Amino acid sequence: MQHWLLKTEPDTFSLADLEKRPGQTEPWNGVRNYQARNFLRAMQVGDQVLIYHSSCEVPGVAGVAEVVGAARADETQFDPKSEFFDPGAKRENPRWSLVDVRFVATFPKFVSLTDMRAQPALKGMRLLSPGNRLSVMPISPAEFRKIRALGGLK
DNA sequence: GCCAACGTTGGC
DNA sequence: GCCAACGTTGGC
Repeated sequence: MQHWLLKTEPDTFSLADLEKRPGQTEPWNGVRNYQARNFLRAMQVGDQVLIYHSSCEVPGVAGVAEVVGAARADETQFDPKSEFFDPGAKRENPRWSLVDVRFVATFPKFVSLTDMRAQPALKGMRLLSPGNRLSVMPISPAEFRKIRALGGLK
């Protein structure tokens, strides 16, 4: 089993929104970066995911979700009305993928970016490197456990 | 709103 | 294939 971190802007779609979805499940669409896409394609059902809130008052990790559907074509790439439409995407060979993600838990304590920066154990995290813009990234099991513990989950 | 970092685009 | 220009991300 692998661990990942997914970024989302909570004003657009938050962990609380995921919790309210039917089946508490959502297709994680709109990823339009090749490196992030390749990580999505490497995900497997059962993988654990940290949900990170970005571009908001207090950026940080809100809680945990899990992968319930492996990578498949992101239909929004073919939809001219979608903000994620990609005129270069071909049906025969879809350019962009998504995974289906299901809500697991909201942290009793929100783990802010500042909290994480204060942890020596998290020093090496890609999320914390300056100018990091990747919206999907792998997390080591130790980092995952550490952040979950900071969030107040066992 | 500013600005640094980074990915993408496009001219050559 | 290089690289400058440009657009976007995202913290502050």
